[in-house]
Amino acid sequence: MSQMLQIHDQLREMILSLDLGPGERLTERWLESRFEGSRTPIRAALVRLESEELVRRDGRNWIVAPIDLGELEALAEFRLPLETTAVRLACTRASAADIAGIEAMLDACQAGAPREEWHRVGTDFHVEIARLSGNPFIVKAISGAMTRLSRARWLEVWTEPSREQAWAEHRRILSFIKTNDPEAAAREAADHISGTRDRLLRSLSEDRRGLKARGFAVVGLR
Amino acid sequence: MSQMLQIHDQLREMILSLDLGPGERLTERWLESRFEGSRTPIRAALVRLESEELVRRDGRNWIVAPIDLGELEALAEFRLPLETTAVRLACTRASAADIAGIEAMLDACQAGAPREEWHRVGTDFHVEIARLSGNPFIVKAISGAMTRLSRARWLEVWTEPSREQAWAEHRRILSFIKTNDPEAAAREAADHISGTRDRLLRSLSEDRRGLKARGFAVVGLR
DNA sequence: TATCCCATTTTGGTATCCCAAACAAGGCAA
DNA sequence: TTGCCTTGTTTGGGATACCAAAATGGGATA
Repeated sequence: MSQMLQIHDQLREMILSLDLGPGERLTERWLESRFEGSRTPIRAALVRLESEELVRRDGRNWIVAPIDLGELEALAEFRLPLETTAVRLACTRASAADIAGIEAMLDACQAGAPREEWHRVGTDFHVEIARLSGNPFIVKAISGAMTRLSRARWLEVWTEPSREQAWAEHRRILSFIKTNDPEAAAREAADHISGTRDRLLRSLSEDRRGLKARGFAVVGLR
Repeated sequence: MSQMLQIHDQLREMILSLDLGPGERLTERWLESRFEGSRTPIRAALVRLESEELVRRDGRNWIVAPIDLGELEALAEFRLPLETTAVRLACTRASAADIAGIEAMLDACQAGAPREEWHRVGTDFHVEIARLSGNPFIVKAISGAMTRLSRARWLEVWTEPSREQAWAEHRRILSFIKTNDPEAAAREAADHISGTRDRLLRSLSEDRRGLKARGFAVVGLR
């Protein structure tokens, strides 16, 4: 694999894991020493990450994309029609094996699992559901949206009951697809998206002071 | 403006105008002489275009993305929920001035206008409608989808009545937004997307032989 | 004539070099 | 002390140099 792709993946992971703080400045020279490669592959990786909007330009400089709480609502508004469409399509197109695969994914995430695992599965669930639609554009759009949500979701203060609720909703969506009830699945998906949006917004706006204290650039949400 | 952006825009235009044929190989050295720049900005532009999927890798090489007739249906399936959502939102969010702007755009495209103009406005209309939704994610998704459709739409054999019909539909969508009738606007938008999809598929699959004769890589649509 | 093999060329990937613009620090004058 | 200008440093943008892998082509051989 080319160095550019390696650097891209590592940098991406560092950003999503908040190892690099939102808003933090990235200089090509620092990355050069950090990854022990020359600027050429580093710059290519940055250009790539820029198109994923994980990295952004601030004047002439590179910065890690800040977390924009203001876009959380727009993101939910965007996901809603797409995911309801996805689950409807999934009802007609998903095979039993496909569904079983996602069930297994949810099952694998038990109470004792580390937080990273819960976070990852909670994101992947939506992408995998989108995949059941068989429409690559829907998959890509949802995948991008979940990536954009990823860091905010990680910062959310999870309570046990809210986590339980989200999981129950995931299971219900899947079971409606399994029993081939597109409208119920769509309704459930819509409720889930609205519900998680509300929980996320509440949690983050309450904790906003704490986020700033940790040095994260968090913008939006007047 | 940086050389990289200039090259990106020019190359983008050459691809979308079919000046560079779908499937055509691009070597960095050829681009180097074509744009009289070094490989550094050229590679950056290529990486950027790759993320827009206008350019793609074929093994180690760069090629202009082929036109995939098979994705036209998926694209319509993707646009449908997004654009119906967009027009519904537009009803509550668009100002009279916004709507007048789009009307002016349609008016500017009279019978004598060159084909490029019709093509451009026919694409931009959908993006501008999306913009009325006020949701940047919807705008970006629609914009990307229309870009992906652009070359296929250019190759479509337009008949006078089909063009007229498309224009009438655009006007109807807009007027329903203007009179604040979200459901009618959504229905109209859905019909429009399905209708143009059908026309496009019919036209291109009939003319497929002709496309290949022109040396374009056209894949999909079994 | 068809096929295989090796020399040559071409290609993309990477490292390095140079430059102009942006930035920061320090000193000078009011 | 404050504001401004100078100057040295750092940065990203671009050009060039080098390399290994892949492609190409031509000639020897069967």
